[in-house]
Amino acid sequence: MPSATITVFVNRFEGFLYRHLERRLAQQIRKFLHRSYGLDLPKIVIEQPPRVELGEYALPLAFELAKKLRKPPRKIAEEIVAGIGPIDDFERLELAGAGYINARVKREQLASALSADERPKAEVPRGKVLVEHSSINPNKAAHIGHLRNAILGDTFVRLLRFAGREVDIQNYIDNTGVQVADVIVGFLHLEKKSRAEIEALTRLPRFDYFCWDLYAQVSRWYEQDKQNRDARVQVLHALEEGGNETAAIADLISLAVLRRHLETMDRLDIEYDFLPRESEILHLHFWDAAFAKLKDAGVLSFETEGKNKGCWVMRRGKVIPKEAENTEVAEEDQKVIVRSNGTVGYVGKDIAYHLWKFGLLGRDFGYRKFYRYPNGHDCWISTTNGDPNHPHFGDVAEIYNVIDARQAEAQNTVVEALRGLGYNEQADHYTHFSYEMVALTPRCAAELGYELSEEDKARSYIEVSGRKGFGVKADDLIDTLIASAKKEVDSRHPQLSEEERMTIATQIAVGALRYFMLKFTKPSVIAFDFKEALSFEGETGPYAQYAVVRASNIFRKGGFDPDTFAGDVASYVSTDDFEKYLNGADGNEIWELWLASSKTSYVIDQCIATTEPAYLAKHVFQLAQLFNTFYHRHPILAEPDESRKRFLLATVAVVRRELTRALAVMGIAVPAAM
RNA sequence: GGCCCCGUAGCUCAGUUGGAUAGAGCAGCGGUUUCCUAAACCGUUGGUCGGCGGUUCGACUCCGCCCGGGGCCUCCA
Repeated sequence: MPSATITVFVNRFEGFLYRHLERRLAQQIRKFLHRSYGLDLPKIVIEQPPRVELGEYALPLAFELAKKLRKPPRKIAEEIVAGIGPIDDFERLELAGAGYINARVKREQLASALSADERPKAEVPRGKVLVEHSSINPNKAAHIGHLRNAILGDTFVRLLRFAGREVDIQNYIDNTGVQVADVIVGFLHLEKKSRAEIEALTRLPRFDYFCWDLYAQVSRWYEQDKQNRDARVQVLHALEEGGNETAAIADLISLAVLRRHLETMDRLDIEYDFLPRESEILHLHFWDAAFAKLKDAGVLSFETEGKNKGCWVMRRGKVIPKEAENTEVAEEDQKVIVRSNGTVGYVGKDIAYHLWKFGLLGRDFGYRKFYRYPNGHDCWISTTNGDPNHPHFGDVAEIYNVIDARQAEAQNTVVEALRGLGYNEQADHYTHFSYEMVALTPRCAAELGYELSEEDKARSYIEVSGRKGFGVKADDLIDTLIASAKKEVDSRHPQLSEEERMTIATQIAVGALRYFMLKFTKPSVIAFDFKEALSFEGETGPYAQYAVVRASNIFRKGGFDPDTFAGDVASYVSTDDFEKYLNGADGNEIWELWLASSKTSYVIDQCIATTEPAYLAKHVFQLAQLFNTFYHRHPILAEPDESRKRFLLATVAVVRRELTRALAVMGIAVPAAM
């Protein structure tokens, strides 16, 4: 096909789909207001009418203009409707209610564009995006709180990639901190294990579970006698120094636990590209480089008096203007970055890490391959002397840190440090992707066998605590979900092989879990409860998966391949057919399904702009719900009218495609049967 | 004490830039399977949107105060 023809074809359809029509409508309105009233509104509010019969877009514009133009809203709306003239791909504007202007699109146009899967080119911002998520301390098994983090992070990555962005996924490994030190203390002082014995233990299929219990034990041991904490201080010292027996043991343990975390997350189709470790931040002297910059820029100051005497501190809160030279900062407003013993705290290392992320540090990690996923993708880890032949990490344009809301202040400190260094551009592209924690309901805690105080029983939720060994381990939850799904699949599909049934059960389990973690908006604390998390009915992942499976079943039983059909709808359904079946009272109901299908990319844009994946979960559910209603009402294969049958099949094909696509962005696969 | 988050149906939650009659799932009650159809569908019960005041033509949404719940404010990470 000559390229000129392709260009014409693309231009013909460019501008379709929900968000593009919205933009076009706004432009026309803006032009009209300028032309007729000499008004230039900064924002044209466009919303969706409560019912599809009223149109596809609603403008409450006239209410806003009533005072400005000294006319009743209805009058203004009338003038706009009468005066605006034709708009491409819109049927007409209508006056409604007390002064709403509703816009109707040409349904058959939108439907044929959607069925042809026209996706207008979006302007993709330049530069790579870095998403940091998971970042679980490598000293114990991952729990449900980590699952929320990883699922949010992974879904956000998929959203960005859907929008055409290039994304690096990093998982920061704090392998030299207190938590790892504690578990080492457990192995050395409580278990009294040698390095060889520990090495043997790391080969346990769930070594992270062993550490989970040991970590809780160590915490209790510290409580028994404050002196026991000296062991931790010694271990921490050895880790910071490196190159000794304790550090070797720490490496053994943290890498083994890390490997387990990667396996756990891989069960949910969550992968990482690079694992930067704190040990390299220390040993490759990232901090020294960052420290020098921070001192030069005056971001850090050395305290010679008071409670922070001997520390390098940063001001907290608003940056004080340069003119205010003599401003003494209250001790409470100082953030200690370097302790009086010369060691650097967590935030300091984080500042160095973030300078590296933006390519501002002037140093780089060493890299080696650490983990190969079954699909062949390699995950790299930091090291001191690495493989020179490595991909380029860091040096990105934008970063998103998926970290829970409790660390908001530490995140702000890092951003302030960037600003203090004059990196405002980078600070503006630093997003703390903040979300609330996962807690347990008292009932759930009781089910798990924890003793609850009267006070705890009265709470609406209780915080998970790795230190106390209080929580639901990620693998346990996944196992339970798979077992539960497997039981159902076994009874529904006894004719399938064990392997097939297991695959389906796993997909359902993952769908249920990922959907569960995504359906809550980020600021909402999830009060975890097995009954809800294990549900496969109602607003759940399996509900949406089931809708797609039903759609596929229609094609299978009808002897069509759904993807082939979806790829060639135009030869089965004409624009005239779309016009015939999508209009009128009868058409409204099915049109609602088409309209919802057209909104997927629009919703994805909103998810990115607001860093809120929950909108996509909501969209998927609504689409599945509309489809189920449609499915129940229209026996498609039994439809006697051939052209109507083809139209109904086109409807199924498009919904199936959009739902599958949206689920994939949520990391949810569609089973072959359910 | 300072800062942040939450408070919407019995329970768990949506409600985006203020807009048309406040929605969904679960639970409850009553129905629907020789079908592409029950992990589903239909119907039904259930609300002083924590309270008071303010801004606005219009407030669940914005502002102020108060009440209740949670979190953060360590030379922890």
